[in-house]
Amino acid sequence: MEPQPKSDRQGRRERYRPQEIEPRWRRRWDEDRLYEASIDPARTKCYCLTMLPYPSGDLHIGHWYAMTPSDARARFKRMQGYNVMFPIGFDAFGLPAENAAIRRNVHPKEWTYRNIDAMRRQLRTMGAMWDWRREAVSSDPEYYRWTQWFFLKLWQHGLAYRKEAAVDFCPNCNTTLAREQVQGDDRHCERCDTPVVKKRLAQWFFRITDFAEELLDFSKIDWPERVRTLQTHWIGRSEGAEVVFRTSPPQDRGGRGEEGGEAIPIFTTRPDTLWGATFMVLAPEHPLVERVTSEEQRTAVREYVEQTLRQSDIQREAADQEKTGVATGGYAVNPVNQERIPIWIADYVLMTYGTGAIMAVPAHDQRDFQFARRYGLEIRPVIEPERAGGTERGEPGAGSASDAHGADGAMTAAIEERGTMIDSGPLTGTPADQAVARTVAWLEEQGVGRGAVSYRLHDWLISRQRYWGAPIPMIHCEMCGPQPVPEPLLPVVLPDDIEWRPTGESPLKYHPTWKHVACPSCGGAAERETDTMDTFMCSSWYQYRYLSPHWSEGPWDPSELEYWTPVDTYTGGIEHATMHLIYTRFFTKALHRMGLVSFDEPMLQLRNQGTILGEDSEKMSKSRGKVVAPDELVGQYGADTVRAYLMFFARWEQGGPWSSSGIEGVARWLQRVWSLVAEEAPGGADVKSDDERALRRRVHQTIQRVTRDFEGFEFNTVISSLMELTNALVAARNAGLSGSPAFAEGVDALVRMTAPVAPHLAEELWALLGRPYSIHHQRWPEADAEAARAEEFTLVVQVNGKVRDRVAVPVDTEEEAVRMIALGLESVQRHLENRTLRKMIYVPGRLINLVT
RNA sequence: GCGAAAGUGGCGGAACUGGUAUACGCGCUAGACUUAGGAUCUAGUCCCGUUCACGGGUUGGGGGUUCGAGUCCCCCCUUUCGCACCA
Repeated sequence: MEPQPKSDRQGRRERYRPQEIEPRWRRRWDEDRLYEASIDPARTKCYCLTMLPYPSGDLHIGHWYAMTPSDARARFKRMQGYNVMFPIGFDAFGLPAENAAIRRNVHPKEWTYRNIDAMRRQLRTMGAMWDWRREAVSSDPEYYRWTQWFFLKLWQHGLAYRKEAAVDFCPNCNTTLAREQVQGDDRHCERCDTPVVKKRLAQWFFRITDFAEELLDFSKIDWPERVRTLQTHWIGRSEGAEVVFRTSPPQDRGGRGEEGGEAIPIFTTRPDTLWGATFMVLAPEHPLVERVTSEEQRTAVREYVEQTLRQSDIQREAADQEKTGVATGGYAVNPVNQERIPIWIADYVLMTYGTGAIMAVPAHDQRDFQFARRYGLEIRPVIEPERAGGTERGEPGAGSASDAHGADGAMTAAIEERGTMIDSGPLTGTPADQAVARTVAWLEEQGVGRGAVSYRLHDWLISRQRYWGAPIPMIHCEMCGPQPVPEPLLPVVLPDDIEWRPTGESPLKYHPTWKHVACPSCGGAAERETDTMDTFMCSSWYQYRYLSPHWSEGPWDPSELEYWTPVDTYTGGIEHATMHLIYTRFFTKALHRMGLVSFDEPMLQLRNQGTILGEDSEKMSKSRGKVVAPDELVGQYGADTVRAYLMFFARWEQGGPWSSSGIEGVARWLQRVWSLVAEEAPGGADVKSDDERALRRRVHQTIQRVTRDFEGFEFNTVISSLMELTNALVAARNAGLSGSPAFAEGVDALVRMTAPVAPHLAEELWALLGRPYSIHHQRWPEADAEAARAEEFTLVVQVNGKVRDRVAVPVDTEEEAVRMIALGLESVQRHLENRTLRKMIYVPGRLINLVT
């Protein structure tokens, strides 16, 4: 006997077969170039952009989650009449290609381009409205030619420079990393989790710190609060003062007549505590350490420096680490009171922040306090905090100031709050609110310091000792120094014949011929820079290259740039908040400063999707085999169902756990939409005009809600509203309304509003309805406010705030009449017995609350 | 430690500006159509008491403002994420 076919399933497929519909329409759209977008001055443009993918070779559900709702919104915008640009491309340079090369002996180029082909095929199954003519691939020479060109522009404008610095180096990836790419307590590589090491290397940097203030200004862009906060913290602006301390010769050899030794500038946010500085601390790597160290301390200092350098290689517990340090034996003079104070070194002072040196005020800084306690250094209070409760008689009051003192009156913690300056020479008595400003003014008068701002943000280190990236277009000449590759010689093309050696240096360095060139300036023998650029450089400007990816006279066709930029809506993950999203802002601001673009923010609106978790609410990980494979889902349910479910299952900006049973509900919904349109309706009954008006109201209310929610990226409620409308239309059909104009209008609106969500299904239904191709050229339905207006509302009747009844009331009922209705209700009477009515609160159109 | 966000049925989640809490969907229960159903359709489904009528309770916990609080304010708890000695 033949195995019995699942007739039900087959029966269903005969009605709605996405597997048949979807490829057919996609082919047609491609043939008709339905999604190509062109400049049209008569229409308002809308540049919708999704973060470009890295061609890892396999499209995962996260890509679908990022891209298909973004596509739906771009489609919605297009139906609203905007001229929508929705491009796609690949961020194709990067380490995984090289790792694959090393592991599997495939050339990075081959691996990358094969992956791109595979991903293009997968991407097409989404049914998104990408204009593939605009596709850009960052590893194409026609692309990176301009990445290199921008490097030269930045260099010409002094925004790119080379310097030797202690940089973070990943010993596994064999390359330096930007600060943002080093993560966690153990300072590991974001890519491979290997703890990084410090290396001193001459590297290229971009002067992003020049733009710190501009980057802190978000007033021109609509970006999520979270991203703005992350970037603000990352930039880390602190106001304070820079004060110059000077080294002092040892006391016993004093009086050499020299005016104050070497300058040690420090940065402080608390200049008002300067008189409380009882010692100084330098970072162990500080350049002056050798010179201030006394003979007696030299050995101890060297040992400590070596130990900290080693320590940064090993795991370094940051939080409650005991503070350690060593006295250098040297002294400095505090410029505010000429006091001689000892200079220490300690690893709690970072070379990478401020000036790498601090004045230590143990009475008013907890870290300095701990250090002073440990090494028996003087603690001298110079701030008198305002006491809460105002007990002046020494009783232990409630203020936190007294919490800083133990039972014996000795300090147990630093007093970090503001207060009146005491024991501070000429500034003694200055009240808290003027302390900082007056001290800064005084420092400037005396010529020993000035007001200053410090940032946590560092210049962007872009050198990578890797092969698969855009070569830095510079030439090193012994005679002339670093010289730019002349523009006509761009791009500096990557050689294909490369040998793989896991050394710490770029494979380009070992190429027999590539690096040897003539100096463009003197013509003598010179060498190319063999480092390549951080791939974040490539992705900092891709939104402009998309507009004219094959333009060869410049990075973009000026007319395309003029029309489409800046990006109106950008979507992608929040994980790039302090990387890509800050780099691309910097890049655009630099372009603006260099006069290359007229705007200074790349993306006007940003929205982040959340992450999609496994069914167990854990992060999906390949290693645990808990990934959701989109290709399988598409095979089973069709792309439209997957799209709709991704929009429905959680708030998009929040994300959440995947549910394999949840998708069934969405599949059923599309099935019902299908049968609503495609199946024969039962014969018409007597249509009551009330029912028809009610249906119409429902339709127009739905249009209002769906429009509003699409606008606000609230995709889950877009779908639930469409489901409700579908249910209402099914009920109307079953009630015999299918012949009515209201029903036809409802079906029309439903199909249109479903088009951005389920583009293939909507196209098929549109054709079944006998309407002219294509649904995706139709206008979004307009809500008729009059039709949407309710005729009645449900009056909620409360007694003392508790709901006691609900009555349908015509909307135009006068307040007085509403009161009478409410008071006449038996359910209300029951609760008003033996009480006097004190107040009636009427919220028109909503409720009445009777208060006794 | 600092900063940000979030805690709503068995589950995913709704609730526009302080005004019907739990929309929509999953799951579950009952019924219909069926040889059968993990298909489809119909009805029900926050909790407690009650045959019903009806009554009481409920948005992490506690307090407050208000005629009225998931929503605003204060304190606490939990979770997630980011930063982590930033002077």
